[in-house]
Amino acid sequence: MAAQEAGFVEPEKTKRIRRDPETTRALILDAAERLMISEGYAAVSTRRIAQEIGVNAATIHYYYPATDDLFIALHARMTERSTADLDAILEAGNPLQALWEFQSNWAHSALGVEFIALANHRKSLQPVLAQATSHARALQAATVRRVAETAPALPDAVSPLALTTILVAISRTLANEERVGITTGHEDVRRAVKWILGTLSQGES
Amino acid sequence: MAAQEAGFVEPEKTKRIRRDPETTRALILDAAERLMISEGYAAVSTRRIAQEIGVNAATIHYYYPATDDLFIALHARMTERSTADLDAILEAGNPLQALWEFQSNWAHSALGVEFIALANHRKSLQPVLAQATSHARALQAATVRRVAETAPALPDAVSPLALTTILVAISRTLANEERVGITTGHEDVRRAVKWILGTLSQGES
DNA sequence: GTCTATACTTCGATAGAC
DNA sequence: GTCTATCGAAGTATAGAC
Repeated sequence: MAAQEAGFVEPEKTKRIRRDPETTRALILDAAERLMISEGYAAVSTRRIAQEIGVNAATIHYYYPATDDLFIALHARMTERSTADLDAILEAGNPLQALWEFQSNWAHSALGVEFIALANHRKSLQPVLAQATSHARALQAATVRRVAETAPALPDAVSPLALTTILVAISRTLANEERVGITTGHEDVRRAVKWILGTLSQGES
Repeated sequence: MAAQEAGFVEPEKTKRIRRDPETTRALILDAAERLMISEGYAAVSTRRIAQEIGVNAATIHYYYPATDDLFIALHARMTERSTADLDAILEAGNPLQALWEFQSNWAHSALGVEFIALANHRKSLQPVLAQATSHARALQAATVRRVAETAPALPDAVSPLALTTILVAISRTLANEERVGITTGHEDVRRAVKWILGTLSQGES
């Protein structure tokens, strides 16, 4: 598992360092994710990633032949992690509050927005995004529905799916705007959401 | 007018067409806006714009020396138009509903999201965006506040600024997602928003 | 598995002819 | 005001040596 360190260190020149493939894959995706969040999807390039993790640009293409492959892999990893976190939420004492806190995760929300923007630029990613989003949103809606059963405070016109989607919309917009220094109204929004979720949870035992 | 070549002359060559400067400026911004909405900010380049409107790429740089200048000009135009539309909303019979319909303007919302994503990539645009957004949001909040005076339905915890920001967040997210083919939950959200705004407007005469 | 080297593309930007 | 011509930087991607 561990990379075998070369016993004799020959400094200066670039060395060929053999790593565990999975380690390199993780390094690549980590760097891509970091770049995507901090500088936007347009900053994610094979050269840039290679530079970030100290490998040659061709290495990136060895693992992900086309750039689309890289983005798809990164999106898959993000989705997997989200689903795993969601399982924990389902077990929480106050799922509604937990769902909001989950969605309020800064990096997670920012990454989600960036992927939508990317999909608008790279049409091949659109079906991937659409399918994953539909699946994730249905899962979250199920969580809200479960809360709604015990708390009759949810109006008929506001479905669990609607509430879920609205929470996603709000958290993503806040995260996205704060990345570029926009904060007007954000405090007010957080207060409002907290109050609304509190009201909806009141009926719960 | 035609380029004079030695020997065999090809009159089919590109002509120099003089236009009114303001006309060309509008053509450039129109093309940039179209590209930004349909393919994302990364598709907006001087060469691409030039090709779209049938002029030489250098012409774009004549009007907007740096690409940042172009984006700033486009953003300024978008902001101006939004403000103008907002004035009309202030005069509407049901400002809340009008505000939502205004925000629901597909192209307008999509362009707004794209500018945030762009600002994350081009740091020099961040202060421009932050200032304009703060100003526009305050204007919209004033509209909501005016409605809240006559309709006591707005809970204390939900400030006019919060409601405004939430409406922006929702409409932008819907527009952004629909661009890439994501529609899960959107219908539910629109129904919920319509119901909520209707409830808030009930106290109004 | 990682590197060197290279081919091809697109972009921003500028100088100068018309 | 618009075009031609050109430079350099950065991107995707591939072939082949190690």
